[in-house]
Amino acid sequence: MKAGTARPYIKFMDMHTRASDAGYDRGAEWLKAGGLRPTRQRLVLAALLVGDGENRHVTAEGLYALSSASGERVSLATVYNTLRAFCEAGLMNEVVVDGSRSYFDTRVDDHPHFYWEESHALTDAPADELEIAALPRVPKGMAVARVDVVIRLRRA
Amino acid sequence: MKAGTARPYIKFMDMHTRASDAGYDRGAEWLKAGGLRPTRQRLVLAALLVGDGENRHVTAEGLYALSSASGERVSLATVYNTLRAFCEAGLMNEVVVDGSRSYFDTRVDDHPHFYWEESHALTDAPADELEIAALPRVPKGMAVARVDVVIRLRRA
DNA sequence: CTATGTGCAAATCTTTTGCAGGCTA
DNA sequence: TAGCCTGCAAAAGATTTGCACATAG
Repeated sequence: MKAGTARPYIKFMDMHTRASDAGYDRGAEWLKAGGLRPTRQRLVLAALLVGDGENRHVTAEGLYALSSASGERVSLATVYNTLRAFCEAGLMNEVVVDGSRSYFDTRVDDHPHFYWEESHALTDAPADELEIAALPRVPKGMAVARVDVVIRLRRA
Repeated sequence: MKAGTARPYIKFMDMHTRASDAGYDRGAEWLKAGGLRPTRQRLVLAALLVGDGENRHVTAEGLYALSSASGERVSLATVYNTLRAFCEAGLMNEVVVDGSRSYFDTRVDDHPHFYWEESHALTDAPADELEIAALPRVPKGMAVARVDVVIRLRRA
């Protein structure tokens, strides 16, 4: 690969090519879509999050571990700040399923989740298989911002 | 009122009658149902939680504030430990809606909640008005422990 | 060049825990 | 009396923040 006019800010890629070009390109586009500056740290995290086109559910610690394992240095504080920035830019959503940790989801539409109580993992549940026939009448003057559905799983 | 054989451990009530007798009696029964010893602190918190027969949603800090306002001294650590004990005894349920705080609900069956994003308040949503026609197929070897439905509200 | 973003350490906030003393059964 | 509870302070985690330096536009 080569650096070029197409990805002017991905300088560090010239030195450490350890993830796919496509992954970084996807991350770069994703950042652009959110109106965020493509800094080295953000590109690293973005590539880890959306580089393969799959939806991902991470905790700050988890993403920090991933980035460290990839050989790129990103401080834990920056991981926190960056995840927060991604959420504010509408690129991710915070999902609350466990009081002790925050989970961040790269899929931003309203959809149900499976929470694996044993492993503390969070995964998407097929949205088309959930049918809510009736929702409680919303209190006067209020609107529904979002409906969170978390299906908690335990070993059968 | 008078202390008697019916409520042998509610000694402190003879000195500070500030909540209704019925409230304390309900609290005492509630504790007994959970197999928990009726200590002064637990009776105070129980009366605040179920004394009027209504369901209640509290945070540890919130309940601590309530108990302090009622004139009874209960340490914050004890409020935390006690709420935890109530949950383990099956008297309450922890509801996760806000990553920064834990909410505890005196209603223990599986039912939907309204979360008022602006005020950070949690209330019950009428369970009979929610109809889930289809739930995503559960992964092999897993069982549904619980389905949490949180309807997040914002001002219309 | 200027506004943003980053790193580090310290600060915050919520919740838990260790231990000595108190109280229920 | 024996074991469960409580209070306090300290510990433990998770997340945020202040500030000096680095970097994108």
